[in-house]
Amino acid sequence: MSSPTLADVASLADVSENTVSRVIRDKGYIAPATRKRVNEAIRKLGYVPNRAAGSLASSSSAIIGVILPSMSNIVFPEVLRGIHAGLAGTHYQPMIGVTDYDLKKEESLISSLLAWKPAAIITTGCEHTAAARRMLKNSTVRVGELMDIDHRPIDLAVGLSHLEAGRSAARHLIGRGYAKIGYVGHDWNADKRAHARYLGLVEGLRQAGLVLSEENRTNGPSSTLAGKAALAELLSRAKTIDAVVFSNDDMAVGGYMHCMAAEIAVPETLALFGFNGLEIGQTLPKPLSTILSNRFAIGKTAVELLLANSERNKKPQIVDTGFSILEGSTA
Amino acid sequence: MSSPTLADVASLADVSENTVSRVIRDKGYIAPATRKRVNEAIRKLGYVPNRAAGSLASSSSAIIGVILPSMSNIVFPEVLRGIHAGLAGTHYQPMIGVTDYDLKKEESLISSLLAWKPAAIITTGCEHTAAARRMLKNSTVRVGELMDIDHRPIDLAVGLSHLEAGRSAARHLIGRGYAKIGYVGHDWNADKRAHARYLGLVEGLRQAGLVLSEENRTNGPSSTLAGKAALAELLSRAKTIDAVVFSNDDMAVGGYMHCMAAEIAVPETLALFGFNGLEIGQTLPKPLSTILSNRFAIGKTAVELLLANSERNKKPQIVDTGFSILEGSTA
DNA sequence: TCGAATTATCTCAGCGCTAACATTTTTCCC
DNA sequence: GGGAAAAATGTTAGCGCTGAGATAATTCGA
Repeated sequence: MSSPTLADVASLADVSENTVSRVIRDKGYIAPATRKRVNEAIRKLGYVPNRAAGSLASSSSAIIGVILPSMSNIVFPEVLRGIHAGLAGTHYQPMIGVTDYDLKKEESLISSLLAWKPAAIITTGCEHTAAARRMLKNSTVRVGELMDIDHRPIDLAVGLSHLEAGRSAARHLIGRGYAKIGYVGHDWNADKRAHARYLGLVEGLRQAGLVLSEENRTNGPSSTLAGKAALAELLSRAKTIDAVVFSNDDMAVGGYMHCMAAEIAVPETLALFGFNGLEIGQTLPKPLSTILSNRFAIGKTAVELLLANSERNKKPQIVDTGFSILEGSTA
Repeated sequence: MSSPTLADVASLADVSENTVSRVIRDKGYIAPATRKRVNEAIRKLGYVPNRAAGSLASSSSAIIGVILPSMSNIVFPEVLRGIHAGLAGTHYQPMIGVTDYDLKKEESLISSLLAWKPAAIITTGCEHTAAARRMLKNSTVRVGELMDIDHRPIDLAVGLSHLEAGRSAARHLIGRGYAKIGYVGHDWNADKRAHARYLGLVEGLRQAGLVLSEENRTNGPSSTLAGKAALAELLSRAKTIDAVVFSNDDMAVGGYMHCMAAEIAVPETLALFGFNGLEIGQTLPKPLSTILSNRFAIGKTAVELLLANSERNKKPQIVDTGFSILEGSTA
């Protein structure tokens, strides 16, 4: 009843175990006739190699450890989609962990993923506990840190400069003649990159001699509902602003919904600006003005670079997948 | 340089390897003093157990194989989120594969996931290749088939009856006085459950002596953009319908966007009805009337039931997570 | 036609852990 | 205070595979 092993295949094909192993891994010299015989035996027995055994013997595995902060924010499933796309056609399997934005949880996930001797570990951002950083540094697996390139990575960083994205938002709005600019955001503890964009925005405004007119930050994670409520609240305090930058598109779409409900003309009375370039923002009656962060490309690029080389870069490598302003019609 | 092993811990703590192993797995009798000594040694060495070795020795692993048809449809990341929620606090790790709605790919994913001797395999729907079904049946791992309960599962099915959901949509619209009902959908090959809902809808209408007035199906996957275009096309052909059922919320939100752009009064001129109960539908100026499918609960429930028992059910078990009509304001 | 390459295959010792069972130590009750 | 049960730890034999190196078979040029 227990599944067939290499030995079963070997004896059926009348070769040594090692030969079967070599056929499977397509390694070394194999006579065509032997290969055929082995493959037939494999098929006949329905043999499936035991990865644990292989992994133990070779002290390496075809696992890619992936650590994401959240599954609730659509951005991360999209990164994951990119990772999958990069993995397609290879025999690597992603093993996923979710931290809920908790660095301690990240640390323990790193430890348990490392226990599988993965080929690479992909995680998010530059912030890790000291222990986590040490584990990653001491191991020899490749390490990708995604989303953010405003720091020196352990091995490879792929993403964009959120600071620069914030500055770009400022420049865009200033260029369009907006001067009384507000900000609606969500919790920065959970999302340092949103904070970086905020800092970039403020800096961009300052360079033009402006300051943020008003801001409103919610406690929870970003969501359309939160954005809707937060904009309403902001406007109740500051009726004279002419543009609002949101921490991301979820919040911005919520803001747009508020404007529709409250019959505020967008962008004539109030301009709206997001971040991410989510599909939903582009489906609004007036497509959202926002910054396209290429989540899919980030995931895909990271995987491709990590798999291209099994050794770590001697110098940490930083890859900027960039961003682009989606003009839209709301700002 | 190579990482410490059980043996290193054992000699440092001056106990046998087996004792260390028992401390780690919290199994059998351990004197408190010994446990403390071992844990200190583990900490001092930064020991991380090699899962591959453990898995090989015990011929089982703490891996949960998860096979999803797609990452692009928000529904599946949400199921995955539920799975993660169910896994939180356990030491199980999900290993993810994506089929792109290709049953052959599912088959090969099942095979490679099985190679890790996972504790369970979670996949979607009831459709599998003969070989895939055989592999799952022959293995002893627990198997969860998600989303759909209109079939006899291998071991456990968790989801809802899409047929019944379709019927409910029909009853809801009929109850509201709509009689000329159209349908806008996406590709059924990729999404059998959408087809089941369609069949339920048609059946529900027939029971009231009605038929579908008009329908329009796109080729690709569902999306807001596709829904927007498809409704426009449908209305260009059939101007007299008073309600449209969409294959899901993505499509329905797109339809709503079309109505806004074309200034069609919803629901006065045209009622809209979706499926899934996505957040975005509920954020529209008029919340979308739809059916709430509990994706998160499906994932979470499945994991909990699978982990509750390491043996398969003698009788396949079917768990109906149900659905509920979100009244909304669009139908 | 023979030796050196080249090609094809085999042998065997682990990889690091766990299961099963054996053994020793401690507890505890009559 | 002696013996059985309970508690604590040790011993041993793999799990199924791969890597390194040895060996055998084949090719090929001079």
